Amino acid sequence: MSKRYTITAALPYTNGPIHIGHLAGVYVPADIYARYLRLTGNDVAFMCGSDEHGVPITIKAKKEGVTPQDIVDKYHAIIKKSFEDFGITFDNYSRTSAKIHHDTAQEFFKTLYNKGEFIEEVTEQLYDEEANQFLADRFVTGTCPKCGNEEAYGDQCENCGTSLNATDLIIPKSAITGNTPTLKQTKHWFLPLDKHEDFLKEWILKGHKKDWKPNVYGQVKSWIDDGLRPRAVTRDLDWGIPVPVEGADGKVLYVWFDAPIGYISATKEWAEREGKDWEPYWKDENTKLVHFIGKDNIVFHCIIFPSMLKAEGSYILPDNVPANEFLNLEGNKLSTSKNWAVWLPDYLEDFPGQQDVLRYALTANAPETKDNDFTWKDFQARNNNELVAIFGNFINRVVVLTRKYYEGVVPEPSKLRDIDEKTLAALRAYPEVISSSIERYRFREASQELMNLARLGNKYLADEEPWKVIKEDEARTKTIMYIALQIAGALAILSEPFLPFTSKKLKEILAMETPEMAGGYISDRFIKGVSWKNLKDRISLDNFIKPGHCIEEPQLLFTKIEDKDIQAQLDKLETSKKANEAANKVAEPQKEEITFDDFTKLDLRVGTIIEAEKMPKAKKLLVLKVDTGIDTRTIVSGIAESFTAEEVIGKRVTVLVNLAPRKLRGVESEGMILMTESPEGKLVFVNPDANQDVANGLQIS
RNA sequence: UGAGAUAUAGCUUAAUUGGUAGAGCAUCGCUCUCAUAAGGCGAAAAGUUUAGGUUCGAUUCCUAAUAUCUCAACCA
Repeated sequence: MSKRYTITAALPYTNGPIHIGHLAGVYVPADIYARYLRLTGNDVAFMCGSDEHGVPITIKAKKEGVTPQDIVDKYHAIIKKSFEDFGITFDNYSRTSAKIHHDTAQEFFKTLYNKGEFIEEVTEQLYDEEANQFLADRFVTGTCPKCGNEEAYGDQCENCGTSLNATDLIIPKSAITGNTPTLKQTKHWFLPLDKHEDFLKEWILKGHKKDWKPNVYGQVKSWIDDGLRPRAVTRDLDWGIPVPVEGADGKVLYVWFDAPIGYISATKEWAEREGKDWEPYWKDENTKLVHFIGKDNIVFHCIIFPSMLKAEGSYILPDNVPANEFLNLEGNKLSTSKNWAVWLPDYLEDFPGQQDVLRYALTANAPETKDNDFTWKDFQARNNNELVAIFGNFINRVVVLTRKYYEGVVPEPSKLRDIDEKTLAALRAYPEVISSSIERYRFREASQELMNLARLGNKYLADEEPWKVIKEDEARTKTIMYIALQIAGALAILSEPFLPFTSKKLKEILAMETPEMAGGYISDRFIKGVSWKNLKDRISLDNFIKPGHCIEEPQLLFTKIEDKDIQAQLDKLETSKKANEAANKVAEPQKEEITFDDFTKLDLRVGTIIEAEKMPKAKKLLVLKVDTGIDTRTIVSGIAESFTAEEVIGKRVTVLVNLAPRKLRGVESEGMILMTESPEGKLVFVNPDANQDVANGLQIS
């Protein structure tokens, strides 16, 4: 039965290109889903676009000395091209700087405003006079009122872990100019999420207990149980969508408010272009709305955006939000700043025409229920052992034999044996099996079922041995080859959502029509009108790869990836990471001049760590006992992310001994150990030259 | 710090409402020769992170602990 679907994929933020993590977590699964639904005859609107507002873009622009518009233009183009290159079939890829989006978002805001869905509040915020702007919490540092740490951020003190407001900080400083900010009144609008709490409980906690993924459901439940509070929907900023009401000069919509509305504006833009009506895709109860996102976006898509849609009143709500977890790369988190990533444009340069290999490797190893690791070795294995050896090889065997025995003409089968019936029965079940996995958002399982179909083909050939039978029973050989060809044909159809480029190639080999031919004149030599839905019946009726149909020359669908290609990728990761670190390493300017007297105030001693243990429930802290020569004292040090307690024992260190004692997590720390940092961000002890015999307690001057 | 998710063969993972833990890769045998030195068959390999509890019976439910990740805190 045909149904209307609106599918959205998280809007990529335009402050960089996209990498395999984005692809694996969001865009490939979303594309598989969208393609599958189209193939099964549904009405699909698959929407995405660039998310181009928000503070980080203005920061990046400032850093590079260009305008925010320059930044978003650059990355919008790169990202859009990557999606096209990888066969992500958005019906529209828009951008939030588009006029239609500004209009849509403003209109949305105004509707809520007029309905009285917002709360207005005037608060005092820190303001940087020189930069002429209000400061986001992140851009204020100062002294923590709890523990006295002088480097606390406006949102949290990294030292004691307390959550803060920027205005709580003692001696606040602007991270932009270094000036002391002033307090200034500002008015903002808030969406009272608490007002929608009952509805959210009913809709999600009761209504979607069974069909939403546990991580999504759990996250939402925890938020709701915690009690929802009003969220600001506007900001003081000059980059974004102006707040469309009186007295809101210099204010824009908060980026998370405008971004999800981007799905709606993208749909409008598309509908206009295609001459359709956009409204059914967002307002008809029979439309199924599905958001594909990463796990970091759960709250916005499950609580905030639905609350907005509900408050507006005329919109439908998502049927499911199948958020994925994250993908790691070779054991480490993907990181743009450390350049620890596989960027899509780079991949295509090194593996031209091999989009499907990456799509497949990412699907087969997708982080559906937990974070997963992408390794090049696994990538190679997926290609060589599965795509080449099982899928590609099966197709090649069938096509080569058909050309060899019958000059490419599909032979006429005779009476079927038991094994033929069984094989055909198994074959006919596959569309259903794969559908079931896809509809439950289990894409890695679905991709493995596809591979199992190719295995079925290989086994059938191995069992029936047409290359032997041809010597004694030509009729039987024809039957065998006919059945093998049905399997090859089914692979061409069923692989399309996962391996669209391969599917097209395979259809060309088998002389089947491809989606690209749609609309034009199609010669009778092509097989036509096969769909995911009618495949089963056409096989049953001998109306699929029919006897007498002529197939093309064989060509290889996949090629082996050699060890050296994989090594090259590993080396590349390592070098680009290093290069990036070097480039990012900017020496801090020299601090204010001090007198010799200032220096002599510091009492630095050589010491040895004699005991160490991990501070319970703290990520960074080790509790150390240090022999300073004058005494043995306890020092709490934030080095646990770089060292284990064991490896630190016996280390020679430099200790600042006359630092005023301070309690960290209830343990009195009497002094400080001098550290510096390696390029990888790992801490390094500043200690006496290991070759010299230096006694503990010696002063350093 | 508070909350959520995850933990199953060497690796990646599956297991309807509790009922003999099922695959793939890698490994090791056997085997075919149409095919990209590919295919097929078979074997070995886990008793489910740890400690308790409920139950006739627990991977599954409960409690606690540990580890990893995420959110709260503008990177899929």
